[in-house]
Amino acid sequence: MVSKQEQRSEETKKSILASAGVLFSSRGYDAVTMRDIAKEAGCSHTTIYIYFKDKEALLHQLSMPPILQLLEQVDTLLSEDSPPSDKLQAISLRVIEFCLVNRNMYNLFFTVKSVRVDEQTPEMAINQARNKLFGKLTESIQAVLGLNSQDEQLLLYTRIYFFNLYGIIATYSNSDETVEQLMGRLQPTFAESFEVLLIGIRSKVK
Amino acid sequence: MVSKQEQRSEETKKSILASAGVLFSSRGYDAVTMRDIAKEAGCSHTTIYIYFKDKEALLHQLSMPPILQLLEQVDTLLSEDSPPSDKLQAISLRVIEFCLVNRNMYNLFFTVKSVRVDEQTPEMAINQARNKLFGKLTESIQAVLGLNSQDEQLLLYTRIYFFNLYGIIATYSNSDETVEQLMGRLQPTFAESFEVLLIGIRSKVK
Amino acid sequence: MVSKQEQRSEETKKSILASAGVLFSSRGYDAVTMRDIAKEAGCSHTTIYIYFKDKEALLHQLSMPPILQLLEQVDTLLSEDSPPSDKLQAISLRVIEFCLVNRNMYNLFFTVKSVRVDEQTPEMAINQARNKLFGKLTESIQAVLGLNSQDEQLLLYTRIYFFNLYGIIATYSNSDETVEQLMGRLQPTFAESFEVLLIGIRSKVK
Amino acid sequence: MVSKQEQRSEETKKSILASAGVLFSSRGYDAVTMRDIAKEAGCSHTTIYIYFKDKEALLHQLSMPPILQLLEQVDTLLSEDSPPSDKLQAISLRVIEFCLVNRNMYNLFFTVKSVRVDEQTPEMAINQARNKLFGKLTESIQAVLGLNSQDEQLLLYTRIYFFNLYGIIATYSNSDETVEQLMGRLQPTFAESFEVLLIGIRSKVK
DNA sequence: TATGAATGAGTGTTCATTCAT
DNA sequence: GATGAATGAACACTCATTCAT
Repeated sequence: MVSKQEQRSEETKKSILASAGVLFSSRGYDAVTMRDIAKEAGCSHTTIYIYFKDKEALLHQLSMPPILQLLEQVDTLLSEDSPPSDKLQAISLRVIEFCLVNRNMYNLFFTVKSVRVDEQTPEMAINQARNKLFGKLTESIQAVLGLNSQDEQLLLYTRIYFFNLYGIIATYSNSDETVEQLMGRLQPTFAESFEVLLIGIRSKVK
Repeated sequence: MVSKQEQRSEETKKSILASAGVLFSSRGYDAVTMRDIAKEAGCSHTTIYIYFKDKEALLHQLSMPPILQLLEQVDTLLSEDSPPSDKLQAISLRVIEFCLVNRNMYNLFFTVKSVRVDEQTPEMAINQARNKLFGKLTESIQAVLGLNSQDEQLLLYTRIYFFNLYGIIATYSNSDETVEQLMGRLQPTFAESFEVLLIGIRSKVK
Repeated sequence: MVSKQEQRSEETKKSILASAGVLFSSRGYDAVTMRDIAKEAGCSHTTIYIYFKDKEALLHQLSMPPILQLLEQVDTLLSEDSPPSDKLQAISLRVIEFCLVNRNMYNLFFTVKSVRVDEQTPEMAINQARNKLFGKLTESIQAVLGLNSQDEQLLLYTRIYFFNLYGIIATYSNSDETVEQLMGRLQPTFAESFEVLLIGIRSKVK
Repeated sequence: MVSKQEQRSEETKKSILASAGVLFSSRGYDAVTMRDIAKEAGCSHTTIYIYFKDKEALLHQLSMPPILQLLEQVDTLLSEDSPPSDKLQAISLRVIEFCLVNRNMYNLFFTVKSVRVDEQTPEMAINQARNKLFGKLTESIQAVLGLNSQDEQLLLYTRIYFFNLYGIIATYSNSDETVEQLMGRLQPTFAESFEVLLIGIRSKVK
């Protein structure tokens, strides 16, 4: 059983994390101050330092859990018993949804940025997760195209596939609509984009 | 006739603008200080305020000329006597190059960002320019696909075309390579991406 | 009879005091935080406030026991049946050792520092102890020189003797060596300094 | 001719330096804040950063000029045509006066403290100056005692001489009296301390 | 008795901006 | 027109201390 204190503490921490998430997403990491986060979370800015080492720690704690969850979901989708192209489609949509839910935070995942050599642990973790995600997507594309993993064409068309994916995310990451609205309205568009792209690619691969 | 003073004055202003452009592009808007710009421009940081209301004004004045130049170049390309698909390809590559040259400044073009109600003029101007650019690209795509401008399919595939375009830009806008290096290395990749995409789209449009 | 609770309580207090002593001595008063002390003492930092009004109170409580112990030892040395000059030598070396063991804490003994008018008790106590120590040393010097306690020369040469003593302490109070190392290495030097000084003084006194 | 602006600027800088000097001396470097200095100097705390890189720079600018001046004066005294013992006496008194004028700042000269390896320039400069001073004093003592520079006795008695010197400085560096008052009142005492010490030492050296 | 939670005051430092010249 | 001087607001972060439990 958890005491009332522990409960309150947990609430405060969650509130800080949630506030930081909202603010980082809407205004960007640099533009958000610790006091902004505190005000949003309804506590003193010093309280944040009780739960998080510094501003950067906040950012990382904020980004690891969702990305790990995403990886798990991708794994689940990959292990399903369905045509490779269906899997790729599902994974792609899932990645899009994930990035839109985490809005501008996705920059954290997809840009290398500030990888300090001396204290590598947190960035390394994200780097690893990101590389894993890329690997899984590549794997899925490979299965769809029926290419050998050494084939130069695989790299080329994976890149191009990523352009489409990243373009979708970048286009709508600044939207004011909710993710539900966006996905509801545009999922067919996204699906179509992958479909036509794969048609084009297949015409080249063979 | 312009006096010598006016001439010197104009030179200073241009120097400030040029310096700000270089610095904003290479280090990002936030990371550049007014003193940095002044040092680069060879004047005092207070001098900047004679010509520009504040730092943001600098950014806006800075973004109009290149975007206008881009529009002009796109117009030139459009008016050339060559196959529509060649034109679209050329325009697309030109837009990519433009966005990479202006790096993180391109956010200014493609995101709405901080539209203050009281003094809308500069944002409006950029909005107009951007809309024009989108219009021209759409027009070019329309010509390639041979679609009616009212056709729902036009909107759909233009959107998808933009995904690819925007994805390329977003992918490489944080790169440390020079634009020359990037374009030299990846232009074939970019071209291939547009080609396969159009193949796929055409197979649907008929 | 003391209850178990009282016993535990006393232990905690002693632990805090001991930890603070170690830390103040090794890192200096200002550089040590209440949390540092608490961690070292194995309790919460708030617990410290149960036993001590504030950080400064800790410092004062910390300085009394050793200085009282020193006074006692000096008394023992004084009461021994040996030549006065041997006694003075022994006392001097003991004082040096004491000051080096308590390192930068010795400032507390030898400087007046922040005597608040409202709550004078702790400073008063230290003042008294210090004055007693000075008195005993003067007494010992007097015995060595065979001077009358009213003699002006006594004050003069006592002062000079203190210069030497204080100079030794000040010189080595910032050293990184342990007290054992320092005393082992330099005790002959210290002894020689007192010896030549007394030779010089005696040549003047008669 | 200097403009009014330059004059004001110079005044501000001097005022900051003077205020920092007073405060560092009376309360110690760490206990003084940039805002304290600014208030004392009658300017904003940010103004300090116009003239000095950071707090440490202030400290070093504050300490170099006087120590260089001291070195010069010691050189002058050394080059005079008078008995070695008179020179040593004069130099010793000069060093005492210097340290009392610069009160607790002398800690900066005489303690090694915080010599960072990476950015050595400022500390190095002070280190050099201090070593020069020590060298000159040793040289002077050597001349008085007529010892060979390799003689072990020279090191021993130089050390002891320094104890006396440093003891005097440490004793009066916290005094509230002005330097004039102190020197006027105690110069005979200081002179006597050196005299008896040298008598004692000479009796050993030969 | 003891503690985790929380905070206000304060640290050095930076920066866009204003003002007097 | 141009600039050096100056500043207030803000930044991330720390710490001694208080409060509710």
